[in-house]
Amino acid sequence: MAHWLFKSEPDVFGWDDQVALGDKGGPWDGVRNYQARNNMRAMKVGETGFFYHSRSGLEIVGIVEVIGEAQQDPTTDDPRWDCVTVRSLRPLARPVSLERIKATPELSEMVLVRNSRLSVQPVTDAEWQLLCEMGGTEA
DNA sequence: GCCAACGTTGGC
DNA sequence: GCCAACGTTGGC
Repeated sequence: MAHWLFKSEPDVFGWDDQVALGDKGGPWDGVRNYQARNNMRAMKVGETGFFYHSRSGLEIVGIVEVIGEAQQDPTTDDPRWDCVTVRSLRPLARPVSLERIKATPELSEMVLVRNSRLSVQPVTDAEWQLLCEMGGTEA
């Protein structure tokens, strides 16, 4: 199963907001970037991803699960834009900061480091394992 | 708040 | 189809 990373500005929609949606989760809407959209189209129900706080916070704070595959983004009529549905699974015992990620050689190829502007991105199995260890949670 | 990096738009 | 202008993202 593939793994992912979702970015959101905590001032706009943070981990606490995701948790507040409960098990029913909510649409990861508002994405207007083809690469990010294509990543969402590749997602399957049951796959997991990190929840990252961009702009402020700058750390991975939790793990979400994809519970609905890509469908029309409800925030636009433009048929180009899809979104998946995600729910929170669990927080990281210890959030992993971008600073630590950058200081970790094994994580230097992460999209988060290489292309900081992509808001929905893939995470390799190796990266997932290591980040879960660093965050103090099961993979 | 600034600005570099990046993606998109639109005139030619 | 090129590329300059523009808008947005996100680290700092």
